[in-house]
Amino acid sequence: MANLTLRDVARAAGVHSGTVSRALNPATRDRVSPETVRRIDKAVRELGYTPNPIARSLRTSKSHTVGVVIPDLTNPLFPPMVRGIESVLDEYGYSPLIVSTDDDPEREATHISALLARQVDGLIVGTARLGDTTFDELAARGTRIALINRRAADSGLDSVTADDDTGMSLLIHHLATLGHRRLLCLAGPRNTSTAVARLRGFHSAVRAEGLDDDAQLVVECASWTAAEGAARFAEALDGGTPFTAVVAATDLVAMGCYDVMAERGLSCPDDMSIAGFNDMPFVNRLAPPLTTVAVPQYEIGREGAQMLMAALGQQEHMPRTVLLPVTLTVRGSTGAPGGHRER
Amino acid sequence: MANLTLRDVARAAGVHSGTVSRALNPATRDRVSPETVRRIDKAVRELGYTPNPIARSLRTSKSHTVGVVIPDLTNPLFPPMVRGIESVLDEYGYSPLIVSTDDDPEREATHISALLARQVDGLIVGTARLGDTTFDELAARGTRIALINRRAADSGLDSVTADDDTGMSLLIHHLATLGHRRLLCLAGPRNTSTAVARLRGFHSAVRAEGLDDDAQLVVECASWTAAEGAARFAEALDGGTPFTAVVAATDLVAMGCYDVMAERGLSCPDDMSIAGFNDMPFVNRLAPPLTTVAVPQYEIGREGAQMLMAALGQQEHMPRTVLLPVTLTVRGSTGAPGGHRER
DNA sequence: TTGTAGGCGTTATCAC
DNA sequence: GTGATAACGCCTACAA
Repeated sequence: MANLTLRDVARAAGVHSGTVSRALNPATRDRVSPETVRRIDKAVRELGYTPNPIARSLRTSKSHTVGVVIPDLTNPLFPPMVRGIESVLDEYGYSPLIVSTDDDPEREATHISALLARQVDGLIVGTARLGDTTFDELAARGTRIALINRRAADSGLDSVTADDDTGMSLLIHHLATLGHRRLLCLAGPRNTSTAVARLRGFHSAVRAEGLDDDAQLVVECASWTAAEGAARFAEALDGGTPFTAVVAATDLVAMGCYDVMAERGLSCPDDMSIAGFNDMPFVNRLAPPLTTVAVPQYEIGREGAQMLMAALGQQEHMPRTVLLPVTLTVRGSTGAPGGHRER
Repeated sequence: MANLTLRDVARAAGVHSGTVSRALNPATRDRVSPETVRRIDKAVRELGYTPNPIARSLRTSKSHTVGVVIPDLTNPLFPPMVRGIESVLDEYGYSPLIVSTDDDPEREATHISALLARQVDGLIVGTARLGDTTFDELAARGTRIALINRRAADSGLDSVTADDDTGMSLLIHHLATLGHRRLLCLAGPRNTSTAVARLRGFHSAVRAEGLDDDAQLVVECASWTAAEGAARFAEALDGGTPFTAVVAATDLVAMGCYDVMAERGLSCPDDMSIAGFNDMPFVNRLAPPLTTVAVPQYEIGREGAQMLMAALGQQEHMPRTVLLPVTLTVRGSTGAPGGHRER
C-alpha cells in the first residue's frame, strides 16, 4: 500500500497519470471532467494512494517544511510557542523542523545551514540578536523569515513579540503602589531586543512613577538563566546599594533570586519582593508563587507562523511588527516593603 | 549560491556529473582517482555547492527524517527526551519531525499518517498504549519503530523505558524507613506500560516491606495530569481509609495533591508525605521540594534514537528492551508520619 | 477535456 | 576510473 504512484491510479482509473495529477490538485481539479474526477477519486480510495511529497517537492521546489529556531526546548517558555506554531502549520499542511541553539551563535549557524540544506520554505526564529545581520542577509537572499519573541533592530523582518514596555509599566506601577521606591532591575543580555525593550520600559516607568532612578540599580545578566540571576542578585545584595524589590528580566532569572534568598535565610516577599517576566508554566507553583507579567506564548507562536505562511504566498511583502498584549499577574512574591507578617 | 547542481560542479571540475556524485559519496569516493577527487572538492568549495536532499531522497527513497510522537511537548518531561533524540539524530544526519498527540488516539492516528506520508524513515514513539496494536501493525508493514517512555505488551518492538520497578522499591523503602505503613498509590492509566510497571512495583515493594496491602489504597488516575491527581487524592482523603503518604504515578499527579493540600490547609510533609515519579524539571522548586524517582529523561531519548538508527541499518533485526537505571531523590515532601515540627 | 513528454537533482547500472 | 543513461514520482507546458 505504500509505494503506489500516480501511474497506478491512472491505470486503475483508465486515464493518464497527468490527468490524475490534475484531478488530485485542488487548483486544477476543475480542468478535468466531473465523471473522470469521480473515477479517479474512487481509484485513489480503493488503492489507498497517497502522493509522494518528496517527488512533489523536487518538482515544485517547495518542501512544505519550515525551520523553527529556538534557544532551548527545555526552557518552559518555548514549548507553548512551538505548539502555537505547530497548530497553524498544521492548517497549512506544513511541518516544523525544530532546532535548539542554546543561544550559541555557532550552533545556530550550523543548524540554520542544515535547515536550509533541507530546503525549508522559511524560518521561524526565536534567537535573533541585535547587531547580528545573519537573518537580514538570509532574507536579502530570499529566505522567508519571521522573528518571534525577539526582534532584530530595524531590520525589515516580520516579527511578533510581547508588549514588553506596557508589561513593565504595569509591573512597576504595582510595585510603586505597594510602596516600593528602590527597585533592582536584573536586565537581560543587551544584545537582545527583549532585554532592551524591558529595560527601556523599566526606566520610563520608574521615572513616570517618580521612583528612585539610580544607575546602581540596573544590572545586566549575561544570560537568561537562574544561575546568572542568582549571581547578579547576590552581588547586588552585597553591594550596599539598598533596594526593596527586584524586577527580573525573566522568570528564570527571578528563580535565581529565590535561590539566593533561600541560601541567606531571607523571606520573600517580607524581606524582598521579587517579580519575573513571561509567566512561564509552573511559576505559579513556586514558593511563593511568582508575580510576573504574562506573555501570550502560544499566541506568539501562532502569530509568527501565520506571518510566515502569509509571506510564503506573496512575492513582495511588507514586513509587519506585531506587539501582543500582556497582563500583570500578581501573586505572592510581591508585597509591601518591610512588610513582615505577624508571627 | 542556492540552486547549484551536480552538473554545475561537474562543469567546473571538467568531469561528468556522475563522477561528482561518486566523489561526494563517502561510500564510493575511493572508486574515483585522488586527483579527480581533489578537483571536485575544490569546485564544490569554490561554488559553495550543497547537495539537494530532496532529489537524493527521491532517488534513494530514504528521507533521513524520523517522526517523534509524544503526548505533549508542554509537559516538561518530554523536552529533555526530545533533546536527547535530537542529539543522536544530529550525529547521523537525521532530523526529527515532532508531533504532540495530547494522548488522543485520533490525533495520534492523523499525525502518524502525516508522518508516514512525509516518508519518515522511522518513528520514535512515546505514546504507546497497552492493547493497542497500531504500532505492531505498522512494524509488520515495515515501518521501523522505537518505543520510548512506554512499552507495548510483548510486541516485538524496540523499547527503552526507566526501571520503574526498582524505582518503586527504592521509594517505598524510603517511606517505610520513615515509618509509614499505609501508602496511597495514585496509579496512572492502566492502559500504559508505565502505569502498570509502577503499580506492580508498588505492590511488590509494599509486600516486601511488610506494609499494609489494602486494595482501598490503590486508585487509578484516568490521565497523567495535576487535575486528575487532585480529584483522586481529594476523594481518597474523603473516603475515610487512612493513609499517611501518597505515592503518585507521576510528578504532575503529585502536584495535584499539593493543590489539594493547600486548599485544605494541610501541610506537607507534616500532615502527609507526598512522593512523585520522574523528577521532572523544576519539581525541586516546588514547596516543599518534591521527593521523587529520577528518570534519565535525556538518556531515554538518546537510547531510543540510537536503537532506531541501529534498526535502520539492518535488514532483520532482533528487538531489544532496554531498562535505564533510576535513582531515588529525597527532598522535602516526605518525612516521618505525623511528624509536626515544633512551632 | 485529456494525452504526451520533459525535467526537477540524484544515484546506480551499464559500458568503455 | 569515468562517461553516458535511465530511473525515482510528480507537475505542467504543449499538443491533440
